[in-house]
Amino acid sequence: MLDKVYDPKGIDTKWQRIWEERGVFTASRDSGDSPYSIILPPPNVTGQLTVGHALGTTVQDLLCRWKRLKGCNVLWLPGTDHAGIATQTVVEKSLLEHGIGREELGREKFIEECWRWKETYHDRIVRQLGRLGASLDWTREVFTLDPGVSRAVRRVFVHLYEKGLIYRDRYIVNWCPACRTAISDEEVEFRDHLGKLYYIVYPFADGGGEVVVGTTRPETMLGDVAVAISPENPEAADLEGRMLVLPLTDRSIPIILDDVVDPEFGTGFLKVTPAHDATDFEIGRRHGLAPFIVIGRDGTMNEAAGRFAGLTVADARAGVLAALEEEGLLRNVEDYHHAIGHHDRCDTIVEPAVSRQWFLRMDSLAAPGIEVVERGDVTFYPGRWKNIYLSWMENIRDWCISRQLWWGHRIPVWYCTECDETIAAVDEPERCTTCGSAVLTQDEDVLDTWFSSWLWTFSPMGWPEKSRDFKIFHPTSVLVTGGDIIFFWVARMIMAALEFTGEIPFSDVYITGIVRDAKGRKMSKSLGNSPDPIDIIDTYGADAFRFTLMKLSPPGQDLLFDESKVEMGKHFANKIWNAARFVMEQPYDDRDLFGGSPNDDPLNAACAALFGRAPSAGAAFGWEDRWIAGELVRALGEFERAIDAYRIDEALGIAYDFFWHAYCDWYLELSKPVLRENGARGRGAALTARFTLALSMMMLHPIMPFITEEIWSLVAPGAEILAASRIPGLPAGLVDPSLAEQVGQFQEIVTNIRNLRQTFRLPPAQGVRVIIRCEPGAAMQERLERFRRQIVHLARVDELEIAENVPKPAGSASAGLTGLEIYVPLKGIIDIDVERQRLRRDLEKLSAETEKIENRFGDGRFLQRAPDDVIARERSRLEEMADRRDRIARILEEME
RNA sequence: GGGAGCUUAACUCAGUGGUUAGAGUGCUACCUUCACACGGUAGAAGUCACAGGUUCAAAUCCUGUAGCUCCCACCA
Repeated sequence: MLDKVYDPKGIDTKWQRIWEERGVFTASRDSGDSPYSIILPPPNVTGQLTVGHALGTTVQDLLCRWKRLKGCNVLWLPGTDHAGIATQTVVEKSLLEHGIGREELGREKFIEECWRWKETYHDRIVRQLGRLGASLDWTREVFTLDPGVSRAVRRVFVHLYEKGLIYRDRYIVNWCPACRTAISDEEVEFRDHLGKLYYIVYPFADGGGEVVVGTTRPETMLGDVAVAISPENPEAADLEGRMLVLPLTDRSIPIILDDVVDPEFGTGFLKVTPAHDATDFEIGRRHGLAPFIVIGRDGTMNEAAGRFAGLTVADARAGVLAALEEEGLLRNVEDYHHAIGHHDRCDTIVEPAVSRQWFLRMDSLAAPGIEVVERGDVTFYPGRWKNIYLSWMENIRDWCISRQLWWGHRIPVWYCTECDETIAAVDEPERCTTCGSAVLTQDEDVLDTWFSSWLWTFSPMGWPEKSRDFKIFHPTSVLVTGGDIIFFWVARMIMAALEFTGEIPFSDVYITGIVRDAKGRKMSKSLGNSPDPIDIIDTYGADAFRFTLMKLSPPGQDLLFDESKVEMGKHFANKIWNAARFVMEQPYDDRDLFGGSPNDDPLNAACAALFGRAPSAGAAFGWEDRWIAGELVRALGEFERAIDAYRIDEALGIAYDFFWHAYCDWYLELSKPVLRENGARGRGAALTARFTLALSMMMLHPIMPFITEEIWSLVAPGAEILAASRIPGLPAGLVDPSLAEQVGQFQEIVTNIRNLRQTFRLPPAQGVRVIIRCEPGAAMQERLERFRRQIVHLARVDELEIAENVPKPAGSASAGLTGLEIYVPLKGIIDIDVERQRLRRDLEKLSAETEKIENRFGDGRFLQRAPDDVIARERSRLEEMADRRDRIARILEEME
């Protein structure tokens, strides 16, 4: 039996253990079921999971569990990422706290430390995923530095090298002075900054006058090699080639012409510093001007900076400005808004620097990646991400793939010390391929972390071997991730899969929203505003957390998360628990409910299909039973449609509304008196209550796996556990639209009577007499007779009179529905004037609405142009409202 | 500079041409009725940012304006 109070903690851990023991999430290598696969975006081993991870993970788990219920062979592949820069940084920091520097420790020992760190956080992440209920196939877990995937990385490198797409170049790259490594363009985060624009005088070398350049970085003038002007400058012909004295130095630099200069900007004179500015570097290349480096790798000025050597960039700037001022060469300073690049991992200002790095040529890889998305082979949800992806791919730039780190995949390139040959190889070569020398040294750098991640749909499946897993599960079904890594990862995975497997990596890309705090700030470690999902799960339960995350995050919409919102999920879980308790505590046992022989009744057949046992011959179903079963089947259909469209929030709304508002509010309330009778109808109701509960658990299981599994084990004892079950095929004919409509009318009658009771403040205990006058004709009367008992019960009516022509009692509260008039005689209790006013208000509302529609009809164009079904609907609506209006008017008349 | 998204009840958000615009929370009144007060019943609450336009019909489509958020860009 279920405990009186719902306590998720024990239930969660119990089922987590059972699932694991039973191995229900291990994908099959020899099943004929249609495959469904998702790769978990591998979390970084630097830390713990955030609420954002919980969101993405829950989406994936929900899809996987749903597909299992639908009979698919599901593979959800877990893995973790070594996260080069991030991990190296945290390990370095923690070593420094013990006074140990990376250099003194040495490369090998340092990497050992990183592995230790990885183990600790890996285990923590696995625990977190488990608590969340993630149905991952741990038998296939991978880490980005595992031997298999490492080998795949080297193969890919060598393949691209041999194809001529990977090259080494001395080029200007984004350099992080704090991490002491190059980073890619994507890792630079631009932020607006209020700085200054400094105007500096450069005198002509021949003494005749001067030019003025504008710059935001005066300290870089020490590395200037030219001043550029636009060829459109009217004086271009005269100025080109003239020499300028570079202030504070003993160098002279020429004036050159370059198209990149905007003649309208500043003075029209651009100082050219190829060593410290990307644009300037390109200008330098075009004009054969070598970079003059004045800032070192650590972000301080070097020897070439002369008297400023050793200063930080900031100090050098102050020094240069003071010196210029002294010499009268600082013409002007103005405020200036511009964007400054920061390293996204450590927030340090990025210093463009010239260094020797490995690059991957991207354009030929991008072309097929553009094609598959344009053709619709890969679809983004929501669709607007398609354009973001395409515009990036169409303007793609070469990828700087080398990092000056120790933690990562070492670049598989060796240099011959004898003949300088460069050898790229999957396995370490013993001898130089050219001169045969055995003295080879491997490149010191490692690869960008994303160079292993971009192979993630296939490298964990044993590629390049054509493994069973690869054959069955590649391409994967859907990728679920945040929009922030669409360039880092999604786009690159598409390119890699096409290049190396000839297949798309996934057909759908579901982009989740970003989780922010209640104030709209992005959750981040530095702000300390991201709660640990484990704490939330401890307080509210995993199911409540999952439900809330899914319900509150429509696709692509950011989620302002606040722990108190999880109350919603907790309330729902509690509701489910108590409803289940009610159903399971009814005094009927299996012998009462099962053991008959199967028959053609759809509800009977549905119960047999779900429970594997035919209902007892002594159980009889009522209209409530057929109605709720039909509602559930309808809800299931809508639920599935919503999931297939990745409208998870909508799917949850459907399940929630069904369970709470149809099943609990109406069905269980309707069943109570029937259940108490303990006869054939009672058995039918008990059976239906169980059937609907059990099938609801199937629908809710992907969202709330723990509580549904617990309830399932009681409502379907002996059956397969839910996580390993399939939704049975259900007989046609369970949905009866005519019955649904009649029940809708019934609900309206009950609500109206309740409304009358409340309006006149009748205490709940006080019974009332209700008279329903209905339009002539047997159908309506019969229908009301059929509902009589339930109306009496739910509206707390003592005596219900139903007839075509019952007299309206004096002093009564009334409501006019379509085809019906409801009277509650309240002589002496109600204030007739209050009642009259209430009815007049109703009447006014109706009249206003009727008028609106009549105007529509009055305008001939509506009849001409609107589609027939709309006209028909409006017409019947008009009739219905006219009917109601007449009825209320008549009631009012009778009051006089 | 280019682009995208958002603006709907007190709050957080659904709703993309066709009934009287919905939910959760909060609020009001009544109810501890033998599943649930993490509950029930009934209710109040919205010029759908603003201004034009298209249409028989606009929260929904178009144009513009304002505010907020984000992305991209060789803003010296």
